[in-house]
Amino acid sequence: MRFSILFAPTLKESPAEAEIISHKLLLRAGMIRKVAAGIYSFLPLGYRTLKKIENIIREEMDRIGAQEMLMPALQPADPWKKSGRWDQYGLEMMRLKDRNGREFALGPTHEELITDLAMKEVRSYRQLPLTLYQIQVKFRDEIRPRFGLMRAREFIMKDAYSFNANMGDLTASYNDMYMAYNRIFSRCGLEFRAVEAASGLIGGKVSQEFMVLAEAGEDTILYCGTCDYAASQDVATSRMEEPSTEEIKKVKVVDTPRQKSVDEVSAFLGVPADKIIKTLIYKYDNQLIAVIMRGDRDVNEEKLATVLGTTNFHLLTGAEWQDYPGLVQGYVGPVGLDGIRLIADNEVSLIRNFVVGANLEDAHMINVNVGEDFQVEEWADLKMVRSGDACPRCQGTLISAKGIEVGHIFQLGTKYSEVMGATFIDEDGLPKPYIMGCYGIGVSRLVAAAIEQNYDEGGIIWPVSIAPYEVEVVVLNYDRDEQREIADRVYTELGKMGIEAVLDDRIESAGKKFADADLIGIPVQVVIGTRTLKSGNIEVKIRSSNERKEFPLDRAVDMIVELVKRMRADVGVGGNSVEQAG
RNA sequence: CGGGGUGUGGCUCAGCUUGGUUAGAGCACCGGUUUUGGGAACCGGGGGUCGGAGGUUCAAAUCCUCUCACCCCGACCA
Repeated sequence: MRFSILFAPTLKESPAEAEIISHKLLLRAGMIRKVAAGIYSFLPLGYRTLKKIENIIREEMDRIGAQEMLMPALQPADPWKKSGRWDQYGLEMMRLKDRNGREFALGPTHEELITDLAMKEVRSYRQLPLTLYQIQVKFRDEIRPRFGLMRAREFIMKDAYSFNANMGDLTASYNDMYMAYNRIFSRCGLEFRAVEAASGLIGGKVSQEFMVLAEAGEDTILYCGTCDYAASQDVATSRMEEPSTEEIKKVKVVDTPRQKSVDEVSAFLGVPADKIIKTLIYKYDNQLIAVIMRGDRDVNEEKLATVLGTTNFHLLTGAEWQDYPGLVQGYVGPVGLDGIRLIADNEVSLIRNFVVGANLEDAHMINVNVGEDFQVEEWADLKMVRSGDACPRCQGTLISAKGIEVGHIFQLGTKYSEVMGATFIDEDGLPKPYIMGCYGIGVSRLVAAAIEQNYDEGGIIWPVSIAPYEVEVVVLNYDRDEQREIADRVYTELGKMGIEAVLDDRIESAGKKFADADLIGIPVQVVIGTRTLKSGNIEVKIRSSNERKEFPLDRAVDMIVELVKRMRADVGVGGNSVEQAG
């Protein structure tokens, strides 16, 4: 491709709408343009990267025996009503009607359609296991689209679904996917971690997320510095500390005028925050629940949702306190808090002689103990685990990191097949629901994630496996015969050798060409200009390391080809890895 | 949806508080001359319903009302 005709409108300045680095650089490098909030067009360079990622995914899906297919983006309401998600999904599902008033949705995901298809076509255990996948546009009318491709409303997703006859086969399909995902993200040149995850609206019990580690990530993960434990903060647990061995003292009410928050009480009484127990009042289904937790901890509402069996709850708001005159805001405590369901975080059981609110204005209780001063019926792990907590699996310590969720795999079990009545005839002649798994990758999000991990002041630094082109030939004076002839020859020969090259043949200043080359981030820059040509050399710059070498003209093409091949091999793009797995 | 903010040429922004020439700058774009290894210099040029609608006024980018779009902070997720 010649730069002079390439549609890559680069920008010197970042559009004001872009906040994070990947969004800015995608816009500046002329790879995407916005059409509406959370909706983007991929320009030629961006589309090339997208297709590269798609192809890596295809190779690895095909390798584990998954079969590619394509389902429509526009889906009838019917299967969604069958699964019950037509009502559950809420406003995030973009709904519309056709001219006859029939209901449709732009698919936010495809479990319903695929299950419907399997139900109609797969009748016998002999046809299982079966794994199907597609790379399709998804539409989710996000509450708040943001950060460019990171959280778009329309986005490209690879979604795969496995149908199995039993749990053992599901585990096998799931493990194949797990391995394939590891290969995919490695081949994309990314630093990532697989973590235990919550399964949310999709459902199922076992699930793992693949997180690309990056500061701009919207998720927090915790991983052990010693063993391989890693979990999303939503579900992370930690090993409990040793219980206190203090003598139990006698409870006592003390004055704490105007001291409401944990910090205030801690300072006022001279008691560390981890010896204060806070009592949080939540409202759900028109009733109240009190959660008690160590004062220096936050409640993990994801965990609370699991315990309550609903996501429909919230901390009592300022106005709502008026409805419950028995509750003294800022001074609520578990002692004598009758008629309200009480749940205690497990950690509370470790502490003795702690401080709680006295349920009286301007007063707290000290030397309070579970069992002595109040009873706890319900215990649960409700705390938000944080960096520095003890690993639940070993003696190590947990570390927190920000991540971008680029993949999520689920063992669904029979969640969809059961409600939709999707069964096969098993060996014993009886109909049984399929045991299913589903496996997603945010393909367009991956484009952004790759940039979040690979950039510098100058622009993007593409891993060679997903770069729009592998080599950019920068000719400083294309209007001079010598340079033009050399550049054309190098460019053409690289193409013949199977190298994807772009030739910057524009009549522009050297500075602009260098700046654009760095911005767009092609891994290898070949610079042709008078300075090195004098000594019969051309210059090669490695974008990632900024390393510069001079190659003699007569051997330059071979040396560039060698260089690119080495770079490909470094991210596992050897091309010799396509043998079929069983 | 709640809270905060922004809409002025392709991009970044000034002007708005306190209404008053023909609405400005830098970058980008077009023509020319000179340049030519890190976003070149000079000369000339084109491009604006000031997001939209309504209102106040002798007069509105500027004040008021409504509306639309976009961005940021919270609840969702690949």
